[in-house]
Amino acid sequence: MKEFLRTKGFKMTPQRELIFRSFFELGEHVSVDELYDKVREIDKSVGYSTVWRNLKLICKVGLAIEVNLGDGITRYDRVTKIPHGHLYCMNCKKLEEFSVEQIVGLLAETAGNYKFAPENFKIEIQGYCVDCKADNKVNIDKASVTAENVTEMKQ
Amino acid sequence: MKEFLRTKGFKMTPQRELIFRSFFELGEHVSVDELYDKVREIDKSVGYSTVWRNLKLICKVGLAIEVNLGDGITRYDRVTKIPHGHLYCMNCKKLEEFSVEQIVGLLAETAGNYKFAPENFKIEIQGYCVDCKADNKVNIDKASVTAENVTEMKQ
DNA sequence: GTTGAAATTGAAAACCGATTTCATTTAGGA
DNA sequence: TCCTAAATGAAATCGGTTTTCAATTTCAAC
Ligand SMILES: [Mn+2]
Ligand SMILES: [Mn+2]
Ligand SMILES: [Zn+2]
Ligand SMILES: [Zn+2]
Repeated sequence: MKEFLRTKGFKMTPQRELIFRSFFELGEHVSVDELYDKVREIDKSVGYSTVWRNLKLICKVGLAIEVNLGDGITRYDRVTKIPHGHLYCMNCKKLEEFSVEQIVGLLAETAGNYKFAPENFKIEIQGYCVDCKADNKVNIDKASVTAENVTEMKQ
Repeated sequence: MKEFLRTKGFKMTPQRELIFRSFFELGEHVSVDELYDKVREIDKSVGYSTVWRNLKLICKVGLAIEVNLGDGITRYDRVTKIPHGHLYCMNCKKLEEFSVEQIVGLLAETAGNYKFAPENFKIEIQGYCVDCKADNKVNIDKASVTAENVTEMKQ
């Protein structure tokens, strides 16, 4: 790892090593705060900005990507060999992964049609998980929209 | 429209009418600031928070959904009869839409497998558009990641 | 081993879009 | 017309992200 970073012009430090290791132990969808807490369990002297900067570095060297789910918190997801999508429960915020090999194929094709150079694909299903659905805690009182409403509105 | 809102318990006001109309004139991927400016062209007395609140209302009644592309700015996208995905250029921030009927089918199926109640699907391709690719302005010096790096890191 | 330039760190401040507060005004049913 | 709930505008606040800056540390070159 040290070698790997040095070839990119980055130096290795005790903090960095701890942060990198902790990140991969946490594994999925890690927020700055979560990683900060994890790191602090071992070394209380590590600063928040150092954790933040190293999370950015992990992305820069291609080991993770940022994930934004609209709850205002940026999470960092390790890069997996096989791409995956996310099932995001809008009630309990739980996140599940599912495989998207077939879909990515279609998307790559689409990108080609638009002469677009894809860097990565984001595939998310937002909704409510089994538990939340069952608990009936979800109050979906969204107005029933009709084509007329929209048309009317548009003029 | 007034009728439509009243049945939901909302009142109609001059500001609201102007904001709603302006939103649908702008059409796609509207940010609060953009809408605020557009509204202000016609009525300088309308406040920012009123624009913001009405954008939220437009979502609540199901006429738009929030879109977060990771650039820190929330955009509001009108709801379309046929679902669409987004091609997002990480360089010039341009946004193009493409149809995703087939993909949504697969996603609905996936949701079913997880007993998940989907509310909406987010399908994005992040990368670089033709122009930015051609201009060679894009400096992709992302480290070439190998499986070994990751494995090594993980232990 | 010593040295020095460049990278890294930690604390604090700055940033900035999103959201809330609150006093005042307004809509619309009774 | 009257009354109450909803809506508004300005300003303050919130909270996650990013930058600043002085001090420290790494590591390649001697
Ligand atoms: Mn994931
Ligand atoms: Mn769109
Ligand atoms: Zn849930
Ligand atoms: Zn572009």
